[in-house]
Amino acid sequence: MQLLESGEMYLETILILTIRDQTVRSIDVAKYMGFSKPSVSRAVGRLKEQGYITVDPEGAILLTDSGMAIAEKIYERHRVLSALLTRLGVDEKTAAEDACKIEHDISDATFEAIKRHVEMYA
Amino acid sequence: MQLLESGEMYLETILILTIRDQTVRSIDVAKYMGFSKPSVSRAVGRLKEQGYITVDPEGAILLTDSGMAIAEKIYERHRVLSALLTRLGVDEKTAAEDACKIEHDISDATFEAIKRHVEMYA
DNA sequence: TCCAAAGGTTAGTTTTAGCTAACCATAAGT
DNA sequence: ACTTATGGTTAGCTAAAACTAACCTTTGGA
Repeated sequence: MQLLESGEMYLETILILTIRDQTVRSIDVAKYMGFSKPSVSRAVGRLKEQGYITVDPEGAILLTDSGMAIAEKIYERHRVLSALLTRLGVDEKTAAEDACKIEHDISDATFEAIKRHVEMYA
Repeated sequence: MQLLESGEMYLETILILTIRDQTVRSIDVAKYMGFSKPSVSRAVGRLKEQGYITVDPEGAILLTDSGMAIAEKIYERHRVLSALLTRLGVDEKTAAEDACKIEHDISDATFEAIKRHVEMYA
């Protein structure tokens, strides 16, 4: 039962909203991602079952250690890829959009190689 | 009715096999991609309907102009991305696999930026 | 007190894209 | 001539992940 792209996106979003607003509920995720409440409700249920998040009685979503590890990994990829593309001359919006897709697709080996390259020219 | 990632993969594969073997049938695509005959049969039917390929009476698949345009675009992306990753130190197999996913995801703007960058250090 | 809004869930639908099982047609071998 | 292999198709299944419609619960305002 491994995590797919959509699950990674939810975890990343939960991290981003936690940083921004301290607290995150399903409805906040739905608004941020532009998805319907039921879609997020299902996804949150799935992530909870899989042990990536917990939801307290007030509906606040918290990342577990394993969830946080994934969220941070994806979010780092997002930042590095986004920065790289921007530096190559891609406009910020497009860079963010493309980073958002690439971040889920690449292997660890490829990301580490890209990161090394980026840091070399930083 | 626009083309999705899977359609792009089929067109790219058809191009690769055309280059390699001169002629391509559904069964060849199935073997190359590791998909079942019915899966490829459906995909071929869809691509035919959409005008990206034609199939002659002997079952040979031919790319139309629009199909060739997409196939070549994706194949170029594959080559450029693959070469880039390899140059950054990623092993060939991983580079090819990751290129295969990235190639469908990125915008034209991003690809052009990457290509410029690659050529600068070529 | 009662009604409405907010947040969440349940149920059922859709699309994409794979699969197996089963079938058809043609060609080839013995 | 019969059987088998090859290539292709049809039908029906599955899984992921979105959707809408409809519902429940809690809370807050008039």
